[in-house]
Amino acid sequence: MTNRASLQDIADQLGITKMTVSRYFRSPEKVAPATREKIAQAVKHYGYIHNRAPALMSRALSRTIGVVIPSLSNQVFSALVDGIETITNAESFDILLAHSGYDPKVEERKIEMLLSYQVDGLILCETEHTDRTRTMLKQAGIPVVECMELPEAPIDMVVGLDHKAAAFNAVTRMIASDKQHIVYLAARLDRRTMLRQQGYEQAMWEAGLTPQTVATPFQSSFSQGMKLLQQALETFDRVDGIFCTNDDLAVGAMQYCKNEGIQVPDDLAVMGYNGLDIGLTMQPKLTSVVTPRQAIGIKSARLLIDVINGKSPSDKLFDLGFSYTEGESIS
Amino acid sequence: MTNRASLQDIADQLGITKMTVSRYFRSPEKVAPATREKIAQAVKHYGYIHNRAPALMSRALSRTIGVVIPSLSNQVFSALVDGIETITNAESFDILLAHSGYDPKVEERKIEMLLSYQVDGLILCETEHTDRTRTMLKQAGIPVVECMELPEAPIDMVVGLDHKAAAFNAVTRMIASDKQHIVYLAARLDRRTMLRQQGYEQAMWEAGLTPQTVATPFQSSFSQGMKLLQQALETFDRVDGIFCTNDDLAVGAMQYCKNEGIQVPDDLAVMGYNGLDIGLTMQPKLTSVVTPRQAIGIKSARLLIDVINGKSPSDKLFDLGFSYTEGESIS
DNA sequence: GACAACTATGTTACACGTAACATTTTATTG
DNA sequence: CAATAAAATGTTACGTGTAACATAGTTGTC
Repeated sequence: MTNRASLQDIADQLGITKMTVSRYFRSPEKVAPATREKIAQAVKHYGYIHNRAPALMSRALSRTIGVVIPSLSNQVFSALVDGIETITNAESFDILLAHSGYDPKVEERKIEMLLSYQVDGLILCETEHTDRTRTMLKQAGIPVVECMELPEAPIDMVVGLDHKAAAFNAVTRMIASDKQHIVYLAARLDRRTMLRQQGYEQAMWEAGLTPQTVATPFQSSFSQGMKLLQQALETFDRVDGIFCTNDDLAVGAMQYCKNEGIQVPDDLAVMGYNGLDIGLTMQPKLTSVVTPRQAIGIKSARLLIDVINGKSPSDKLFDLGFSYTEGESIS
Repeated sequence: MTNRASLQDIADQLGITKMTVSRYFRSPEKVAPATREKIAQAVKHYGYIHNRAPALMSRALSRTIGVVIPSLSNQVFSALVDGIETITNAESFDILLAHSGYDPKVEERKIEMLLSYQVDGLILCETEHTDRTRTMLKQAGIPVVECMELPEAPIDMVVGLDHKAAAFNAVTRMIASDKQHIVYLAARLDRRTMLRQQGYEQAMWEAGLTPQTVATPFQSSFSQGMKLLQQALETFDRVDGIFCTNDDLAVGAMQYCKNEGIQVPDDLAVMGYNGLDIGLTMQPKLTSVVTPRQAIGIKSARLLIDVINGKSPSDKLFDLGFSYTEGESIS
């Protein structure tokens, strides 16, 4: 922390005021070309780095939005952030990123940190929040987008898809291909996992079938997928299909089939969720529900920035639907 | 936004000064219990959220460090960040996270953003930087840790491992198990990929063997692993081993072996890199070089915070070595 | 050449938590 | 209970970019 150059230092050097230097950065067209040139040189010479602390102190916009994702190792959220940055880059907003590890308590801490940096808006990927989080967000008075899911008690705006409907659709499709004893494989029992379970159960009941679930509270992983399938086969009779709460589990389960000589989809149909790359490397290719995560990111950021800029949104809830990978793991 | 409550608002309400309220947050033990209680209530009532902008303006520490990771969907970096947060949580530092997509230009922009927030230190995961990045960091005068790798031209401090040595060791091990025609599979041709190639080549030459590489500039993925192995088998004769620049490629390649009836490790030995969970779900289990990423995160944060707190480090370079998964994909 | 319209730059005030120092209040002790 | 130490609270000043308004300088037009 040696004393970094300030606008004043540059201004002094050139015998002008810091206001002109400030303008050079914020609206260069308002500075005379000759002055501009001089300032450019001085800026380079001093290695001036913009300091946004004073701007944060005024009530002005920080032109920064906070993004809280649950995990730093999940393609779903990296695609989401890519989508967000498409928009923020174009609108010259910055994003501050934080991750919650799927824990509402951690989310609360991270949101508090982001608010302390005076972000102009927030994008959250979870819909389960602590009471304090809800209070803070209300007090903060900034626009919030909850994304990925359609929460029952939205804080503000929502961009996502109906996971229950997607699961219902997927399982109905499996049943239509003549599978009867479909088991739901679940890990990390978060809200989205539960919603998919509800969709699964509804599809089973409506077809006159009995839902059967194996679940683990642990983080989902390939090895969990193997274990859960093994457990399903030991626990239930005549299992002929599995609906997996995500592709990690599905791929692990398909590995298990390979190792045990179980034919997919004839002996066992496998349906994944999210449509990650790895599913397409399997033989047969994994059929999986595709969530439009990049589109969700784009829409979320667009919406948020529009509201920050004072527009009123046409709607507060956007359901972006789902599709399927071209897989072969259900018949 | 709307006027959020300030310390002054709370102080006015209670007929005390904002200084006391400030102390309540920063060192509550210096505030009388009765006052503490009153402040706690007022804080809750107003929903006060700390505003760090003024503190950033003074020369005080921001107690925040910036972390730039290349990717948001790679377990290597999520483990690294976990390690970092072990320390930052204990020391009540915050982290601001940014991701560069492996692009030095993007890294430059993100570092500039982090510096504009007056971070007290930076942890970077890449060692290739633009000239402007190097200049900025020099001017900024804050401690910097480059991690994961041991760069030739370190900016400041380094915590990592020698990827060339690790690759050399891994390939030597494969050769010792009687493999002769080992091919290097590479994707996303970044520095670490190159370093591993050098280690691979050195091991091959020293054993009197000829290095053979197939590479793609695309992002590594399971499907790339399949493609690259296929390409290797078409291009080179008598291939009996592959050394993969990461586990994604290795797992894709092992899938390919399964699909094609190639026996691992007898027909083909497979060595991965990073030691991710998925490797252990394979049959046989993938043998892989384990990088101590969590330990690197811990050491990096520890070192950085010590320097921020004015200690001088015992050393500027820490090599944390490597190990292997207990795999069966090399004999 | 006088006035309008515009361009370029300057002036002033502000945002708000906190370090450093000063003062008041309470506790302790011989 | 006075004297001193310790605890609790108060006072003052500070940092730095920018909005809003003010002024000086320039160009254009009839």
